[in-house]
Amino acid sequence: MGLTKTEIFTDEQNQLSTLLKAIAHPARIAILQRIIISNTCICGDLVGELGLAQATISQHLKELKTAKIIQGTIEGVSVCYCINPKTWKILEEQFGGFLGSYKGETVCC
Amino acid sequence: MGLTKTEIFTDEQNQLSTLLKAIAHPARIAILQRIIISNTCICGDLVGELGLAQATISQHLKELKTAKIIQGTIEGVSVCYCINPKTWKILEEQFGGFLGSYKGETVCC
DNA sequence: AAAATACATCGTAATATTGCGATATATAAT
DNA sequence: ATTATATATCGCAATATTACGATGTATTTT
Repeated sequence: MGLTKTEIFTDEQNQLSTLLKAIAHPARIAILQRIIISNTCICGDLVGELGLAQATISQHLKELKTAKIIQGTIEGVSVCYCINPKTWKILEEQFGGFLGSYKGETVCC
Repeated sequence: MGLTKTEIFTDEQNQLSTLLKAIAHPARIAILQRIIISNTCICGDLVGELGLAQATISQHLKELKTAKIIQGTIEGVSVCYCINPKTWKILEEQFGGFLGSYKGETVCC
């Protein structure tokens, strides 16, 4: 196979895993950190700062955009990317709830 | 290629992406939720509850164990799995810091 | 209009992930 | 000792991800 059986899981489980999967790559974490620090970011900046080819960075940006974690608008010749606040909020709520549901009271193993 | 260039990223970026990647699958989220609710969990329970084969669930458990997100001890014939509190704490700190670094003040795009 | 700039997309190769049947291993019960 | 129970591991097929050179597209400058 090689195909996740999404139909047997809840919408919440699928949504959370999709968001986390989009973030779970060091390059995409670096990109998001850069956007957060600068508030904004342009593909060309990242090409200079990270050690990846332009095509690769564009592809990572696309994945983050597809997951609606970032959004981009054309700004002349370049494209301005920034965090999508709605999705970020969903992420904070969903994953915050998930992380917080473990209280760490009783360790057994 | 097909191989992540970990050497060009920071240890923090690599560690966080490894942890998130281990969690970023609906089956593994379901497994973790089950462990958190019950405090403990056994492979056989999951086979009955999730709609996946025993071999598949065992493999997911192994991935969570390799990432040190859960730990397991042999309990007679079965194996008792539970959350690894140390890693959970790291996750809360690292990802909490990451999520919290975006303040959402100035939206631009 | 032509050249330059900034991204996106295509195509491809290497590697990783997902899922499962079959089989191995290890403890418990008979 | 044999059988049953519970997991782990192997091997495989299907699909997904990662990375990048080459090329396409769209805007800006000349």
